[in-house]
Amino acid sequence: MGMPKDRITHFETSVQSQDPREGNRQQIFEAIRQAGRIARIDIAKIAQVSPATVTAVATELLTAGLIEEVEPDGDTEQVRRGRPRVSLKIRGDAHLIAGMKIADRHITAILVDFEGTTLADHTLPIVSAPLPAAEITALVRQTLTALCAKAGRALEELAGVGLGMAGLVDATRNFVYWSPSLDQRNVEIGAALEADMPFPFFLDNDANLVAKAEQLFGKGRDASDFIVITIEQGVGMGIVIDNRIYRGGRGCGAEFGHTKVQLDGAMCRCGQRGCLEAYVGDYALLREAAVHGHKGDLAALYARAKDGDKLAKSIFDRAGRMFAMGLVNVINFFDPGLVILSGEQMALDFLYEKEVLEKVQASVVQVDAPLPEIQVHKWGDLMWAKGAAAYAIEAVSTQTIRKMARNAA
Amino acid sequence: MGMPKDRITHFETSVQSQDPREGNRQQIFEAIRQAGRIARIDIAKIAQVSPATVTAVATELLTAGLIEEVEPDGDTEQVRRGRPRVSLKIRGDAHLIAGMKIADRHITAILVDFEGTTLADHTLPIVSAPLPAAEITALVRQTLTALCAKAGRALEELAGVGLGMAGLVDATRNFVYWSPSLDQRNVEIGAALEADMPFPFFLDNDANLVAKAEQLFGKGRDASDFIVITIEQGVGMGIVIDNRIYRGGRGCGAEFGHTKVQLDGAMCRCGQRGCLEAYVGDYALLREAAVHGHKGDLAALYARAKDGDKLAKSIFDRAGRMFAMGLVNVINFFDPGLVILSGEQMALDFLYEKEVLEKVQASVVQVDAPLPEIQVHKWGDLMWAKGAAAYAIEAVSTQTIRKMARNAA
DNA sequence: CAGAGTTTTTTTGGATATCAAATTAAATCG
DNA sequence: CGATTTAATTTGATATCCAAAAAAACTCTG
Repeated sequence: MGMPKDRITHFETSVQSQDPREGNRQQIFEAIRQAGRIARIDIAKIAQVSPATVTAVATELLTAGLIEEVEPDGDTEQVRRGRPRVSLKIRGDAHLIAGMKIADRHITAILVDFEGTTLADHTLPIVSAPLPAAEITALVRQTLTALCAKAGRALEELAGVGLGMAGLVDATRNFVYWSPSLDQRNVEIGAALEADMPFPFFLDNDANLVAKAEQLFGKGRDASDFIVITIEQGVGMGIVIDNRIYRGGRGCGAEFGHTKVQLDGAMCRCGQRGCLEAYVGDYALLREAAVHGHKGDLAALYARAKDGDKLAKSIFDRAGRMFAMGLVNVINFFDPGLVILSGEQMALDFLYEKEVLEKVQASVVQVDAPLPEIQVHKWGDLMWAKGAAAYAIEAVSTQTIRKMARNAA
Repeated sequence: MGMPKDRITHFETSVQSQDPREGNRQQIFEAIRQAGRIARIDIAKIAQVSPATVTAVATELLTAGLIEEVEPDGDTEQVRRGRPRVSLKIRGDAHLIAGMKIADRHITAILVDFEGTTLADHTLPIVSAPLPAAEITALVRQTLTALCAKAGRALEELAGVGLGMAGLVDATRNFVYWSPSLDQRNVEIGAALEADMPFPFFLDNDANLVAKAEQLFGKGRDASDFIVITIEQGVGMGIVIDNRIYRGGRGCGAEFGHTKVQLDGAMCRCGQRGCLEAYVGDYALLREAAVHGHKGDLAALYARAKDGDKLAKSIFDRAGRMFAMGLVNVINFFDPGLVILSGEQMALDFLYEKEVLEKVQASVVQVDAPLPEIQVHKWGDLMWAKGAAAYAIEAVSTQTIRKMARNAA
């Protein structure tokens, strides 16, 4: 019953290109995006192609309006003599992009230009979740309309929208196996959205989008392989291998929260036992505290622990140790050079405590090679949406350049 | 202290090619190897290139002596009319290859031609392990000499040798961080071997070589992504993603045996607690049995369990459940389409029991997509060496074709 | 300030790769 | 034996890519 052998695993490689120059176009465009501003001659060095080819491709990209020429960046070491360099950069006006995340209680959206510069943001509260797909579609449209209005742009101007959701999302098919936001399983949500609005949607699991944001703007900028762990309601993970997001065989990537950390362990929301989430998720912590009569939310519980309450402390303590164990397994499996712990909930920073991370480093398989770096990156609500926007920018770039090739022919 | 950004991760992509045709050469050669015998026109279809290009490349490969023309395979659906197809196949005589595995008590080696046909095999007992690198080198030479003698070939005829070892091996650098066969850590064993013998060595972790064997000859032939779990003294794992062996950031791949399955759990040989190996390794099982006065080896203990001895049974039972838990984590992390449980020790087949595997399937994150297939593949001693040979064939092919390109220019 | 020097970018010319179409080759069928 | 069919090769055209040359656009120096 296996899937077809040549099945498509990554969006990036989803179409067998006919144009022999497309690879160079993508590579040169990507070099410009990554550098911000860069002269042709430096592109030639980075992309390992001749200056002549860079000139040719750059001319195409300029004609297509995807990039523009600018004065070289002031702070780059300008050569004193000779013909001055002319820098290239992505043309912000080329496309209008939105990124959004559907969370439990609200939808956050951000409007960016093609360079990634923020033009507006908007948040729409959700009164009740989960919802049917049709209502999600309506809410998305509503959010995007308001978002565009804020920046004085029309909805129709959008060239693409990145959309992050919690749950099991197959990004290659814009398909949702399951999400806490949806009241049914196995939804062709991408098709529903694209039927309603005249631009492409790029769906992904929210943790993958954080990984994408870290890769483009954050701590993963200089790494080709890293892992992002996100902590929110649940625990999520995004894996970047060889500069690409790893999605596994079924397209929905790894589920860190449902890693097993205890044989026949605590009951998890997913119906199985011993999942990490059943030890570190907020509901899991409160469940334990409730046994001893604690009422109130996680913040209150955490405050009690900080005040020295032994019971509260032991709850967080165990969660921290379980988290460390899960993290050790991730590292042992993937052996990444870098692990980024990324979250917005300050309430859960007990998981990031120094001793937890030291425990992790000590428990990884030891060799005489540098241990994986573990970095903690806290950020705000909008970063999720920003990751979605980044994903959409990448997807639209790829598609545009691909189309460009076809039009040229 | 990170490694350089553009560091080489995979042998296959280790050199930035200058020759624009090299990609086609490799692809067409690989298509021939995979098919066994195949006509040019079918290569064109598979490799997505025009028949003209296939003709050109095939002529090159024929001239270089890497392939040869043969009558089409009888059992392939021969077209009745028209010009008959001429099949191409790898020329077995092109190169002489050896594969070998260094185990605890013996070295197994196999001599194959370039097609993978076995020409001879040889086993050399090791009197004591671990050994210094110099002695290992001497034993390898001794084994290879005897092996070649058996087939009436000279040692110097060898074009490459694949070598599998247990432990932490960096295949990209032919470097051993640690191995039970070596009496010291961090050994440049590849350099030592190549200084002693006039052909290249291709080192790898033994589990990766089993994965390679499964990919080329075994149950992984039709899968682009799968995982192999090997059970011998320890527990090993080989991961194939996108047709390539995944080795992680430090080049030595994942260590399934040291996955943590229990917080603050049983003491492992590696000095840490809660490793899977500390629950399913033979020494772990015997350790438990010893508490109750069991003397004798694992086979005896297993026999007792089969006879209904409750104590013995409970030992294997727990080991099976721990193994299942580790396997669930592997699957949750990598989401492979196929998992191959591969081993030679019948004594450990309790791990493969139906109920263990059913437990695994039930504990994986559930989506409405086919569950990963789990296959059990038992094989003999020589398969390890065969995997090593397969790895060497691949490496020598790549290198030869690359050299061909340079000579042409 | 003119020309020499330097560096970047573009243009030019040539070598190749690849493909579509045409041709040749080698068989079967009637 | 000619017609048909299919495979493989050759031919001719196109396009990529690069090295080298040329042009462009500066600075420096006497």
